[in-house]
Amino acid sequence: MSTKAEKTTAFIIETIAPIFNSQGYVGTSMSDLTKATKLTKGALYGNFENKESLALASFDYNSVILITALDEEIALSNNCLEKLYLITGFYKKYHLFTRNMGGCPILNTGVDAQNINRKLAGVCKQLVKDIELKIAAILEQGSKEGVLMLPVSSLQFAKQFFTMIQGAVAMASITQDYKYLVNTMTYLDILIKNELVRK
Amino acid sequence: MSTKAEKTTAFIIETIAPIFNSQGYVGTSMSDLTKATKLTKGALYGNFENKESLALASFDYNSVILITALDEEIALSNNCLEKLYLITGFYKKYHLFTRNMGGCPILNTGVDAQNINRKLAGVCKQLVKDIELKIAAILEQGSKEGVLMLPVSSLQFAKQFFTMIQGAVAMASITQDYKYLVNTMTYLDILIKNELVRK
DNA sequence: CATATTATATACTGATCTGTATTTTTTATA
DNA sequence: TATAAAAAATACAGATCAGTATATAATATG
Repeated sequence: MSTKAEKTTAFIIETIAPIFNSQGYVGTSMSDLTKATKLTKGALYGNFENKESLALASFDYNSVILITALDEEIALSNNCLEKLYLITGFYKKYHLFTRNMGGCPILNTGVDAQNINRKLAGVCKQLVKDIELKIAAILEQGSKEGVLMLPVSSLQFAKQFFTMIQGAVAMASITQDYKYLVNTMTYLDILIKNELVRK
Repeated sequence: MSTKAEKTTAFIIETIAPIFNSQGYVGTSMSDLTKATKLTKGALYGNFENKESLALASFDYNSVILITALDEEIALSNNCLEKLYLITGFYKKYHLFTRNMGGCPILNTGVDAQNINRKLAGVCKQLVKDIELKIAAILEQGSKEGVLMLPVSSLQFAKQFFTMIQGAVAMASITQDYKYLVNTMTYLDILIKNELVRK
């Protein structure tokens, strides 16, 4: 049962999510949102309590897109090792993936909201944890199957793995040079092969 | 010849630099700056053209602090290998170092200014290049001296090196968990030892 | 110490900010 | 189709925004 209100709410979020993501919380004004949606403030405030709830819904919307894409990528193989390569493959094209979203939501919101909005910073932090656990689960399975040999705990390695990924994302974003993504992911591929694969 | 105006200008910048760095360009208002400096808008606009020039001067101020600290750290040894360890050692304590600055200026400004202020984004991008070249110079010297064995060009390795550093900085900032710094720098120390040192 | 210059404070724009109360329009229901 | 309910548009409030013109205060110079 998709009522008109639900459709409008969905339309608003998918329209404004890239704006919040690229311009930041304070950098986005209600007038930016009314322009983009071609709706009036009455419509926006009829569907959302305030600016903060619009921003939270926007981040959640981008989160779901990111997590879903990662899950779909990981699901392409049953092999733990291949799953890791699928993740690095995903991030090699991350620039194109985040193009329509207005950049990486973790990097943008994580930095933007840090000293500005507690809730926003909190949900971003949680998203990081979720992805780390997702990677850790793959590593853990690979370890149990005897395919992978972890030098540290699965979660610790996952954190290290994701740190390098987000480093590449940050550098690519800051310098606008997307070679950082390919180079770092290639490095990670070699790292997996040389340091992780049980021979 | 340090005139009163020069002193006031310096006082303004060192007072407001952490505010711009932590709150971002749009997130910082002129009233935030008058409150912090206990000066009036007349004083601020008498010493600076506008808000943008205040932000640019603030970033430059933080840049100099960062570059100077890095240079001092690197200068503690003449040995290329030790210089690299000094850099990782510096970033192990980066959290404390950037405490008074309001966080990492590269991460904060690089992300914050990206779609907001071209000049600010530009000078931040330049700072990244400067640091990469600084690291590359050390690697290059180590390579020429026969101490280090680089798998790729010195600049390319420096970029990879700094990407991991900034990844740790980003993750530590986003999650507020500063163990990312220590863990990643420890990883880099091992990486240097195992992959870079000519045996 | 008087004067000229510089620096800061005050008071004010006009624009824009988030948010709201009310009216109008649209939609659903009978 | 008439009516009730829901959604969106309008118009406005009060606060805050960056920036400026002018007045006052502090400093430097003779």
